[in-house]
Amino acid sequence: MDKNTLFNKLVSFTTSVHRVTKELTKNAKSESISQVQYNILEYIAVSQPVTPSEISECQDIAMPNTSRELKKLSEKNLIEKIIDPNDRRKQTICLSKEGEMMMDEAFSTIQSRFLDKIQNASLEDLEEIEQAIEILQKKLFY
Amino acid sequence: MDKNTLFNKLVSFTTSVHRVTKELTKNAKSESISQVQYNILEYIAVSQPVTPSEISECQDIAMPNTSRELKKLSEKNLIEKIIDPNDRRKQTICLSKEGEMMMDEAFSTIQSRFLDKIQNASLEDLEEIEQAIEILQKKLFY
DNA sequence: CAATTTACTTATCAAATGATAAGTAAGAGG
DNA sequence: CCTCTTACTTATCATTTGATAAGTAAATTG
Repeated sequence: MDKNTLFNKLVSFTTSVHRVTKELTKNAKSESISQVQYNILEYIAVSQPVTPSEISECQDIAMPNTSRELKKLSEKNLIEKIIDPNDRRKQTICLSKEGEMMMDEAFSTIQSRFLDKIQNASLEDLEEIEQAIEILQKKLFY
Repeated sequence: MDKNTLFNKLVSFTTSVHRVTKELTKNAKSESISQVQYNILEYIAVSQPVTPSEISECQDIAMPNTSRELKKLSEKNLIEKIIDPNDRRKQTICLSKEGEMMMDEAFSTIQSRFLDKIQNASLEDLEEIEQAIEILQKKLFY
């Protein structure tokens, strides 16, 4: 088992992960937002509260573009901007009620597709899957 | 360990996979092609020979757009179109010598970053990683 | 407190991508 | 043959995304 073989397996694996993720998430997002806007909302959902700079860095979107998309999301009432009272240059971004609802809906669609996918897995399978995920997360995808 | 918890772990895991993949592949592609063009070339590289219809379906790009991008790739001498002699409506798409070279270069960049990432892993770690990949590929990302 | 830096905004522009309508040419089926 | 279907192309247009220059307002620093 040399490292080159492992690399090839990794390529095939990540391809599969991307394909399945795409299957699970296909059309899960509301049609009223773009892909990038969805990515931003998803990031806010799991990391809130966040600042525009953090979004910019983690999502790899230049600040002016981040600012533009946040403005659009704000106009759609999906997020709330709160100015940091300690440093009035900074902002704290959170999902609005409406934004939470939209993301909850998307997540539950994805989750039910996932449950479908593993409906025939045995308890041992699920244990194995969980362990495998933890190993990879710790040793490879950190 | 209920399925909902497993779902949350999966979400966090796929996020990590996407992030690390992005790290490994960042700037690996030549600047002379777009992201979509790179995806198409990558697909051709691992699946050749393929038809435009297969590319369209697997990459989820509408036929007219697939046709446009293939034309651009052809004009850049990265792929070759061969008309199927049995059915002259069909085409067989392959990488050209130049296309092969470009993809080899991209892959070796990615591979060397991967080797960097696992340079400190022990032999047991690598074994574990390999097994975990196989389990997930078989039981979850099929 | 003047100069600089930080955090974010506004305005533009170009390129990439996606969607749709219409067209060509070859094969398939009656 | 004549029609229908398949595989792909061309043309066009709207939207999204990415890049860059310039601007504002608040904090920091010497």
